[in-house]
Amino acid sequence: MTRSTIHDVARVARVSLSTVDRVLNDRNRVRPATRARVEEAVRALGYVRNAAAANLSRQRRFRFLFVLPAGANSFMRNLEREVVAYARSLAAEGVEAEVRLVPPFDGEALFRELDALTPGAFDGTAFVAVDSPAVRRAVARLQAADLGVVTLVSDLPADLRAHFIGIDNIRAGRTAARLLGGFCGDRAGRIAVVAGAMRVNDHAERYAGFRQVLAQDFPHLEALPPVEALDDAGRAETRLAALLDATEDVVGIYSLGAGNRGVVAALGRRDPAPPVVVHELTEHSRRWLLEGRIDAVIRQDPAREARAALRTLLALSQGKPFDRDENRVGIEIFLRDNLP
Amino acid sequence: MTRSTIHDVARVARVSLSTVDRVLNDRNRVRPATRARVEEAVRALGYVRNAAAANLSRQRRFRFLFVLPAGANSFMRNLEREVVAYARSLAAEGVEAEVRLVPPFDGEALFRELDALTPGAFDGTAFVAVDSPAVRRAVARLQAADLGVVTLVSDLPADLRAHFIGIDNIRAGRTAARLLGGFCGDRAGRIAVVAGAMRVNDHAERYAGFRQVLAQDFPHLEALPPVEALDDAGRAETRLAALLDATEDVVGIYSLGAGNRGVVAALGRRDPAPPVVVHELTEHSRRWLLEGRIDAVIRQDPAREARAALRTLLALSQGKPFDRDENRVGIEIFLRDNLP
DNA sequence: CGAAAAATGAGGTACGTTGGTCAAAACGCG
DNA sequence: CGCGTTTTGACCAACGTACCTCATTTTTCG
Repeated sequence: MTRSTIHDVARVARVSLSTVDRVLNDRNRVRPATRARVEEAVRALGYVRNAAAANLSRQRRFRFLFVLPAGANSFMRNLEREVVAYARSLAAEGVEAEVRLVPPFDGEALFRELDALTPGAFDGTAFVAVDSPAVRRAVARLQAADLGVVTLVSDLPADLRAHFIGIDNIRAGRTAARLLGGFCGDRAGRIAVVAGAMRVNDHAERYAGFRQVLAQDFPHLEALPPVEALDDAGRAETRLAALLDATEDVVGIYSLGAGNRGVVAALGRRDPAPPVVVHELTEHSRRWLLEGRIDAVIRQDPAREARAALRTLLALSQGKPFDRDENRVGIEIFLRDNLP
Repeated sequence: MTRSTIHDVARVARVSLSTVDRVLNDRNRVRPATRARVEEAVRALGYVRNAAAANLSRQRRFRFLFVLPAGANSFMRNLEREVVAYARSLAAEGVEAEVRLVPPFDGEALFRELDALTPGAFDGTAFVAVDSPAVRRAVARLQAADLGVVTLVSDLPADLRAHFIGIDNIRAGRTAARLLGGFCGDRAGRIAVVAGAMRVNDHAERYAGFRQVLAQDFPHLEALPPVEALDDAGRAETRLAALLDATEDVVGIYSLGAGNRGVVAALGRRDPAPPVVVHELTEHSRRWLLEGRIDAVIRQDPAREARAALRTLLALSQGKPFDRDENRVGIEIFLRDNLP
């Protein structure tokens, strides 16, 4: 039961190979009647184009540029690794990805990379968005030049119509609240929140979602204003410790950005330990989970994000049909028992 | 910067195409000195074989048989759909998968399918294991005949060395206990457990893991012996209702198999509603989650499992190098806020 | 009806690899 | 050195599709 080819289609439709080719690739004029015959044959045979052969023949290559934040952020380093790995596995389909690192949270640096992008060199780009007018202009220019543009992890305003690959951070915050609310049971009190910087969109959104659920479903719990740690563990520790000392009724902790090391340090051996929910799975958070120092980790899977971004860019570059669902990135919850 | 080909390798190594081919595909004798020259050229050029062209040429096809339980179990139906879908997307690499359905929990039926398998017709098989001596014999025979054998979702004893694609069901049960234990807070009492059939390994393992965590970390909770529903919602409802009527102190429900519809029906509008954790995400469980009738869903992603199974079979059939991590299936937790 | 225009067919080359055949060259050994 | 044996090179036909040219048929319309 070998797969049918354009030769089979031609035979069944009683036309020549050339005509099948013209229909399939929408070349020059073909009479509607003939076109219908070919399409009918395609349907009858269940013909699907052999993508490998097609790419081989047309010798098409897809070059994509990924611009990611440099630095020690382990989520980003994982993401980088996954991009490289998945690009390699798509090599047979003509995909090549180049990764460039820029200083984190630096709109100017990101803009320079995007601005230097010429349509000749790349077919599309994916980057962790920092929102700034210059970046928006660069994106508009790239889209006008018909390059695929994908924002990764952190988004830009939707009207730019770049595709976004990442989680819904409002729902991530809601999920954290649901977990923490459940774990707190009937205990009433307040929740300490540690953030990176509220001026980053994803952190602000997580906090908003977190408060939504507390207000609606756990009215006996209240979120304190976030401690801003700026991804700095020392700062997180000092400020959180101060907050805990100053506040009697803290019944839970939500850490929605980086700097978890400081959070755990600040908790030290306070007793009783309140339930703790943090973001991102690292070797540290994994160990703390196993040791029972934290109770749950929420994360987005960098492997899925890398794959989704590459598949999206590929879909944008060639035809288009591309599966929104397949490219959705989930909000994952880890307890100590379901660690990967 | 177009990719290098065997032609380039031949030129750089100053040998003919044939010799490059002989080295690359380990054909007949090549003098060590020549082989070294070719390998050096490969390294220098960073040559990697164009897999698309190779498969195109060698016209190798891989036929795999999937044996899945028939019936309304929606996890299995999703799995079936994903297998078909992913097989289609691997069609360019020569993969074809056939799915056959057998009565669920029926070792005899499974055995008959496996036993009828001849090495000529298929290159490998994946199936949801029902453990029985006959099935074990059939698996041994298939492996002796050098067919790839993969157990899916439910495993056989490991010494048979079939690859297993699915979640660690002990840990899935532990995860359920951790969640339910957390949600029960300080309330003491017993947990009602609803299973499909304890003679399928996965259900027995989930129950075991569930009890481990309760015993260790939630000593005020006790798991009742499982109600066996055999994937039948009506039966689940009747039995669970009877159990709830007969037992005063049920503070939580764990449904570890199919038949969730019955579980929810049995709970009806009992008040207060105990926390409920179930397995598998379906349109029903999704709705119940949103309505607050159940509190958490644990699932294994059928799409991932389908992909992992096919990739594993493919790896077994051809060379081998295959990524254990990439093919791991996670234990996912869904609350109403992080539904996909 | 006949000419121009449109549609279709026939056939070729190419993509990178596989897997042959056969002849030529290099090698090993007595 | 000459023999047989190994190793190597040169060539070719696939695989399924793309894309090209040129000839031939069919359609359209004045």
